[in-house]
Amino acid sequence: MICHIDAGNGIPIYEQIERQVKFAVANGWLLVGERIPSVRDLATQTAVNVNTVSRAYRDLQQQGVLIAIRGTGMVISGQAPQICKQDRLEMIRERLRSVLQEALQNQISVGEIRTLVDDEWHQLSQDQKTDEA
Amino acid sequence: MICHIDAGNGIPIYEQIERQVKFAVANGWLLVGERIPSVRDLATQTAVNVNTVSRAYRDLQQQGVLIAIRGTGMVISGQAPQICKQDRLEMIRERLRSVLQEALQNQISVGEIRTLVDDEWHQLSQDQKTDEA
Amino acid sequence: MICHIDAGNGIPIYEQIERQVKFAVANGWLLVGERIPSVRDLATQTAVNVNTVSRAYRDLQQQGVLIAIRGTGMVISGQAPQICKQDRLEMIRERLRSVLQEALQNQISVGEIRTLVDDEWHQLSQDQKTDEA
Amino acid sequence: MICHIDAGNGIPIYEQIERQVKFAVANGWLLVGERIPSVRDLATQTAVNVNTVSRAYRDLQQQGVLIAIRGTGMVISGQAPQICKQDRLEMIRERLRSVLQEALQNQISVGEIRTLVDDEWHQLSQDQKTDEA
DNA sequence: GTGGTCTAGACCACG
DNA sequence: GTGGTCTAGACCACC
Repeated sequence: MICHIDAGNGIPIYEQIERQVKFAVANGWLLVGERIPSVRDLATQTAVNVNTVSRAYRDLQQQGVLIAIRGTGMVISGQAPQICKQDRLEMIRERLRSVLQEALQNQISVGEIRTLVDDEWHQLSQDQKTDEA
Repeated sequence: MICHIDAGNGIPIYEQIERQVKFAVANGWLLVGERIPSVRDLATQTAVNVNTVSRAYRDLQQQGVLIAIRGTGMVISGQAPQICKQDRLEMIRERLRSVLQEALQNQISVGEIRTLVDDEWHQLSQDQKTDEA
Repeated sequence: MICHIDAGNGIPIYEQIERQVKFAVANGWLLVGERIPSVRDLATQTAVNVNTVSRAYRDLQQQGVLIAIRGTGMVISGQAPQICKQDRLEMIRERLRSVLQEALQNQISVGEIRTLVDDEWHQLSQDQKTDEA
Repeated sequence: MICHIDAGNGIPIYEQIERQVKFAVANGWLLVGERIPSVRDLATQTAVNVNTVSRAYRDLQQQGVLIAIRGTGMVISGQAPQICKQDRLEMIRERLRSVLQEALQNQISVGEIRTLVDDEWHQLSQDQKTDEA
């Protein structure tokens, strides 16, 4: 599993990890019963502290997405896909709503928003392709 | 000036205040030379701590949007409209980009995003009308 | 609020704190809306690390027992008494069941258990009085 | 010998095994000189890792309960009955005391405890009969 | 002052 | 090797 951490986007690191694991499950990149990287591995890979990864995993465990097996590691739970698929758009929707709310309250038009979305989407798509190349 | 505070959307309260003042200037709701509410009044009105409002005003002063006039309070500076109009879409754009980036990385399609935007925009518009009524 | 930590009884420190807060609420020692000690104060008082107390408080917040007020502290939630009273005997019952199960499986008689309970209860009561004196 | 493992009751698995061997000796279910199941057999039967069983046996050997005989396996030592009978009630007593201590500190009455004990004992007895049937 | 996040590093229990 | 707990100490945002 690949995990991108963006320090300074306002979202705590542990929450970024939680969201990305959930997206990965929702998109079928992580399957039921599959092991996820050990806390130490993911910490190394993302250059984040072990405890931070550990907290993310613990939260996911409480949410029923992960199951810890003593001395073995953590695996995706059976109910994880259901939970994560439900959350897939919701996670984005909530953040989006907050932005749109501010826009609407401050006299930005829906047309301006649509333009911003398409512009930014286009540019981010380009960036992504550049990164991959 | 009406100020909406949304605790728990991740943006610090003082920054929410700053943004709303800027939007108000950009939209012509606050004019050059006009007094803005006193720290104490805005704090009462928004149920926010005085220090928090104070910090927002201080930041705006540093950015050149507000000017303190002894014995009068703080007024909108002459350069404020220019600054704020430049920032009007940029403030939204930055937040939007962060959300879209997460969406793109996690296999959300542009179609899903457009649907979310239109759905949420529609619903927020309804809510706003309800609030006004 | 007084909090006794017993390192080495098998229960993690953060969980001991959570349980004692819940008991305190259930017994009416902590009232709805009342502030609980700050993480730093309780940490000092119990000679436990700040982060450990912090984790306990965070867990209690997730369970709906505590509410954090930014920059002010944490208070007992309105639903806390209900939650905690439900848990009051359950917390003891679960631990007790585990012990009794072992006893039953290993041919300890209910009479022996009753004797043990009364003996130990008597002795602990004495100890407690001695502590208070 | 039948061995019940309850993961998640807080007691390490290796210790649960040790305790059950001791109880079995104290109750005369295992006699002096009798072979106990091989590490591999017990591990299979209880669905526990071989190393975990191995550690339990090693501990029991250090305590003088088991003796390794080359080419034969491990057998109950001559002093085992004495050791284990001494410990029979003590092992339960210690766990019980910890629970009662928490109860007493938190204003649970001895009456509530007695009721809990009788309730749980009754229910566990029923469960045990059901299991046997 | 408050809680929240993060890092670094230690020890333990389990496999 | 795995996850879990705990400590110590730092910085931040908010009141």
